[in-house]
Amino acid sequence: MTRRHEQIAEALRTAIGDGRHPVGSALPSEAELAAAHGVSRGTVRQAVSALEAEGMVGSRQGARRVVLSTSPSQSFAELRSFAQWARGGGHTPGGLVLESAPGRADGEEAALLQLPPGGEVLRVLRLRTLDGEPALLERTVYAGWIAAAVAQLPDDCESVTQELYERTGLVFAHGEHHLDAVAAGTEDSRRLGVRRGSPLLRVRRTTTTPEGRPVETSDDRYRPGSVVFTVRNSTRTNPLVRSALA
Amino acid sequence: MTRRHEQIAEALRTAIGDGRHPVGSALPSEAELAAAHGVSRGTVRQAVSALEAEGMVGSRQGARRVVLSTSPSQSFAELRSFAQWARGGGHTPGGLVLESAPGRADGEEAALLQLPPGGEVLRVLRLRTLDGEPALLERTVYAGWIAAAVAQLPDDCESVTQELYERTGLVFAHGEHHLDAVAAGTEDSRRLGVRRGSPLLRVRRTTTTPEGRPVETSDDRYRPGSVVFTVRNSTRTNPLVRSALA
DNA sequence: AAAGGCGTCTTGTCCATACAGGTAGGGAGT
DNA sequence: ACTCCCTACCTGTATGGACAAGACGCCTTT
Repeated sequence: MTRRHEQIAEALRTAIGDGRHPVGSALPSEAELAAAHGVSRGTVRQAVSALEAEGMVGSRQGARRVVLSTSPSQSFAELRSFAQWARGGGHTPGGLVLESAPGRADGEEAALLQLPPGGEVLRVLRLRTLDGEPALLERTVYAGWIAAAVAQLPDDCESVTQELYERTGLVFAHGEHHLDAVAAGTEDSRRLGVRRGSPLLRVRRTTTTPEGRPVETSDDRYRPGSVVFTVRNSTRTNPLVRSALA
Repeated sequence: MTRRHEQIAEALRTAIGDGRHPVGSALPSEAELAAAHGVSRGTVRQAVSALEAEGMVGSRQGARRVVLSTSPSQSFAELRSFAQWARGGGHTPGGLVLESAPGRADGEEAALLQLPPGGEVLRVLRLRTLDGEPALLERTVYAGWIAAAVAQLPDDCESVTQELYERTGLVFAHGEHHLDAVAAGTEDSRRLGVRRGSPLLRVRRTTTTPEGRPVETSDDRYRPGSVVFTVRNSTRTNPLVRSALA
């Protein structure tokens, strides 16, 4: 973290976090911050725009920036990796591969993974636990070009993300997540230890490399009461999209 | 939209949308775009950073930017307003106030709305329909200072957001959304026309003014199969947060 | 043919400056 | 006491320049 604008952003985050800038109060002006940190106004703007994207501060032209929230957003790394996220929150993650089988992509999978129809894929069913309790069931489809590396992972691998990075240098950089609710099916109920028909939060996601190449697509089903997803947005940054179905 | 950087961003969005820059292809370099539009590189960077925040392009230092998706993110306005969103997607929105009653904030509500404990609030139960079908049930709590304006709205008001803006100049600028799944309760099932225990997508949200003053907090329950929420993220912008419950 | 090194291109970071547009508070006038 | 206006301040937009860091293709070497 040698970049000045990140240092300043971090300084502001902690200042907000420990109450020096309470929720609802105004932040120092850009000119003051620039003078205080000995940088130009442009660098300060980079820093505060990061906080704005995280939903911690709001801004209006002409008025000073306002503190909206004391808690920073999660890092992307924590969202990508179940294990990293769990440990960050003081929980103990666990993982177990229940099934793993190569196959051929159907139309939808081929489109999501940008593969030719019938291209090779690896299907994995994985149960994730949180502090020993089943928390979610992952049905992941990996693109053929990464399948070999995934297949070599141990069955009880805690962090797939971490292992793949260490073994192949693969980095997950972008993701698209679709959230809705479904009733637990037979397999869901057995694996997660809930009654059939229980509401589950379903997250269908596709992850790509920094170059935009799709790596995996997954159907994750969360046990109710175990996890909540949060999105912050504002007029400037709006990542949350609501879509109607046919 | 007189700002140059927005014009350039819009030009790029349409260029990507109509296939001039297919998914996976590289965008012109900043220098080329700057020359083509007759602006400085800083202005081009503002434009592409908007697309990056929307998840349409990815970028890596040293390499040209890559097109990730052809569809732009929804505007914040569309997310705030059910009616605006529905019409944008070619659907017909409807709304009906089922109950409306003043009351006093309990502890949680007071905290969310930044009101003193026991402060005045207005509770509204509203059913929203999409093309005539019940789509979601909204249980909204408005802060006392805006309650009078809300109470005057007609029961079948289509767009609360729109009406409040026209009558009082109130603008919603920030929001925090928590998503999880719950089983339909007795009232939910009756109002939405689903069986008791059906899975519903629950979105608990709090909206604030540009100054960060909370306006309303709401518990919205979506009928399964009617709506999907989507979040795009990347290493740089990560609005989606996953939280474990106690 | 495969491996490594080098140079060029592109994005990331940072600076200094200028002006436009909006906010908010204080003072003058009613 | 109240309203209106005006001014100082702050953020948004845009320019232009400079250097650092990473990626990629080409060319040489092995």
